[in-house]
Amino acid sequence: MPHRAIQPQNSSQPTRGEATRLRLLNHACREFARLGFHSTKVSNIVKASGLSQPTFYIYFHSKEAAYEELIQEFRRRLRIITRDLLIQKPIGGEALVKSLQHSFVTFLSFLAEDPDLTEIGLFQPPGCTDTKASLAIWIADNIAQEQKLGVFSSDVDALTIARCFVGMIDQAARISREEQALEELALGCARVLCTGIGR
Amino acid sequence: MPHRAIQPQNSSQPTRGEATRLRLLNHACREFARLGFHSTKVSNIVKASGLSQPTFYIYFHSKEAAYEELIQEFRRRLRIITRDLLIQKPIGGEALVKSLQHSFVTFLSFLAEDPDLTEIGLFQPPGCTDTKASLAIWIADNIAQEQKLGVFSSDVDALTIARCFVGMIDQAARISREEQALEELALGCARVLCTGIGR
Amino acid sequence: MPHRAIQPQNSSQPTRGEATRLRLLNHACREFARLGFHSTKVSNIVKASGLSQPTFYIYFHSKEAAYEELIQEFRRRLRIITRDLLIQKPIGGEALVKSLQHSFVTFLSFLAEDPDLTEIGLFQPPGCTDTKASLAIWIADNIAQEQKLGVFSSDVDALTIARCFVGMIDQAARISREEQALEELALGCARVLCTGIGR
Amino acid sequence: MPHRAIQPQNSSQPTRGEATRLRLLNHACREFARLGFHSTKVSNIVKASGLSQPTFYIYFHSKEAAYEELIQEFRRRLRIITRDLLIQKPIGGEALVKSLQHSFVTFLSFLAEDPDLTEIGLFQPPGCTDTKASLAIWIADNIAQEQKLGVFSSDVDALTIARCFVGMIDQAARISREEQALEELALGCARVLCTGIGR
DNA sequence: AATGAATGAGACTTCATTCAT
DNA sequence: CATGAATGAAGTCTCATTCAT
Repeated sequence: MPHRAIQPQNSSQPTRGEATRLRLLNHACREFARLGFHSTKVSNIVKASGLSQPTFYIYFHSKEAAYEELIQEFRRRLRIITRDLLIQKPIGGEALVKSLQHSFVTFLSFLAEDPDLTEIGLFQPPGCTDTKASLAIWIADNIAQEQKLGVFSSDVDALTIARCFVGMIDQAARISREEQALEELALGCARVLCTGIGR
Repeated sequence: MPHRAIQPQNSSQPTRGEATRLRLLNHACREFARLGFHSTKVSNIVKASGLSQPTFYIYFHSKEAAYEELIQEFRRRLRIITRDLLIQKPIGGEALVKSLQHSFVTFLSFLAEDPDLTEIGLFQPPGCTDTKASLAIWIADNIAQEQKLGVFSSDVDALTIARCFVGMIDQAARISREEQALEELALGCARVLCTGIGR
Repeated sequence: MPHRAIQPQNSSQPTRGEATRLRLLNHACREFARLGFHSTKVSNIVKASGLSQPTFYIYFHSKEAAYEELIQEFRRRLRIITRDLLIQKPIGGEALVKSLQHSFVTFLSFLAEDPDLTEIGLFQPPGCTDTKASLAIWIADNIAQEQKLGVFSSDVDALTIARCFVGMIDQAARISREEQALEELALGCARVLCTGIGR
Repeated sequence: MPHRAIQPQNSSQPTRGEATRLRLLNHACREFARLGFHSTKVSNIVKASGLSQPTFYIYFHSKEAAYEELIQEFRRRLRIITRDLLIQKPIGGEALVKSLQHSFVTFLSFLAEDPDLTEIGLFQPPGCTDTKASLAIWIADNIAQEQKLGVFSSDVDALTIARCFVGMIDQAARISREEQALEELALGCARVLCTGIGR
């Protein structure tokens, strides 16, 4: 799975300045992910980028601004992923489990694709709390529609379910890279969420 | 819900030094929770404690040592809570939901009881990851026994279920203080976990 | 060779306070010698003495005062040693070499007897400069008398010779404990000083 | 006698940074010499240099690193001086005295030329001990060759003689600046070393 | 577009020294 | 005679940020 670096937004040829900016942003991403906001030094980012400190401030108002930009980029991507996962047809039984598994796989693959950005957007405080709160709301949107469609039970309100979902993804994302086949992990989560663990 | 401060371990009358140490530890807890490790300054802790900076270093080897002590205290308490939640009789249906609700309520009450310590032990990195990993293992222990007892389905392995559980608690803990009645929230989580959301 | 600790001055039974004072002084001596004035902490001295910090200040006005006292004690002893080495009879040839050797041996033995105090009084600045300057003057006194007596040549003035003597002792003292038999070393120095190295 | 400041090593035009570094080094030299390592504060060095504290740490890893650099510079110079003083022709009598006088004058002039650096390299512990030990070895090298050449008696081994030499220089260096004409002092030392003080 | 050089502000930590008992 | 407890004062070092080129 290739590390998906931050890419230029517009598809045309980037100017030299834009290229420099992206280089800084990508190295900042790696450093912030490794060390967290406070322990990451601007001096390290620019060293890794082969640039000087003043150059950093040409492209970013402050260290915090660069960090914030990375968070926003992560959320933007996450929003898109979530939008595409709405279940539009009434299904049930094992097909529903498969469908939920697909959702988990999609999320976990996305999060594993750019682990540094995920670290920053999903795990590092204080932003991670807001990210998850937003994600829960987006997912709750989907679930509410799916409840209306009869896909899901309405015994529990959509937002609570969404939060459970987010919690599962959060824990799963912490381990999916290393310990367990992603598909299998996603299946476990899907089963728990779909049918529960009571007998 | 009263803020449960860090208390002296041995029940005898604390000396003046022990009292000072606890005062520092409690204020450190508040500050660390509010601002995180890096943004918390020793100067603020001692100011809040009405003491001078050197006094802090009489009782703690370093700022980090004090922080670490708080983390360990949180984990110690969490371990005890978890141990007491093992379900020992085979139950099912709505009784099982109630029992799971009780577990969630117990955890969430505990976490809400000392929100500052919870913030440090459960939400602040990098320690939070280890705390949750440990908690998942402890809970998995319980679940494995409960599966043997026939309380829970064995379709999904105990550790995966435990992680889902931890994820739910994690998300729920973030909101239980403010937005929703704790009992109701716990019931939602219990229902999801016990019976799932599929129809 | 026993480590000659600082001893009570008056031979009567020392009071408890005097004993404590001496304990502090002896441990201070060891620490100052090992680490130098600045790197020696009062806290270490009292810890080694099994006492508390305020106790130190009962017996010494300050850290510096204790250090100064050790220097003075060293100089006092050195003064006595020097006084006793005056050559009172006209001798020459190999007998003179032997006599000078005896002087060197006496000094070096004295310095090796209490290496910690020697370190403080003879090697640690800034006091060491004054100690050596005083020693040179005392020795010059002897030499001047010995020159009058015809023991030594008067080609070079007594003070210059005394300084050469002090320089030799200084260097020899640095190594006499470890590398070379003291007697032999002293003989070499005596020969150089007495007959020179020219052919 | 001009104070020989630390100079740039390469003869090309120094950059601004190099100039700053040298300014710091020279002021550090003065301060270390006056007050010793511990009592010298970085704040004083930079104040004297007209710079800010962080600038010091741009050019030196630590206060200790700057001090160490000065010691090494002193030893480097001392090594060169010593190498040039080897006596290569067999001489004796008054000519030998003159030659030894020249050696003393050379050493003492060198040491007086940059008294601050000398203070650091030759008189301040703990480095001074190593410096003198090295110097003794270098000089012993010379003396051994000179003994082979028949310039000096072989009654005493070269290293012992060298240590006597070092001791004399050490004592002489302490006073040559102030109290006595350097030439005369050197002559006294040369006479003692060459012909001894016995009659 | 980029950087060599510099700094203001401030954090952690240490230690000689003193109170109050 | 001795100490548990506390602190004023200070020092080293760091780092985000900026100026001048």
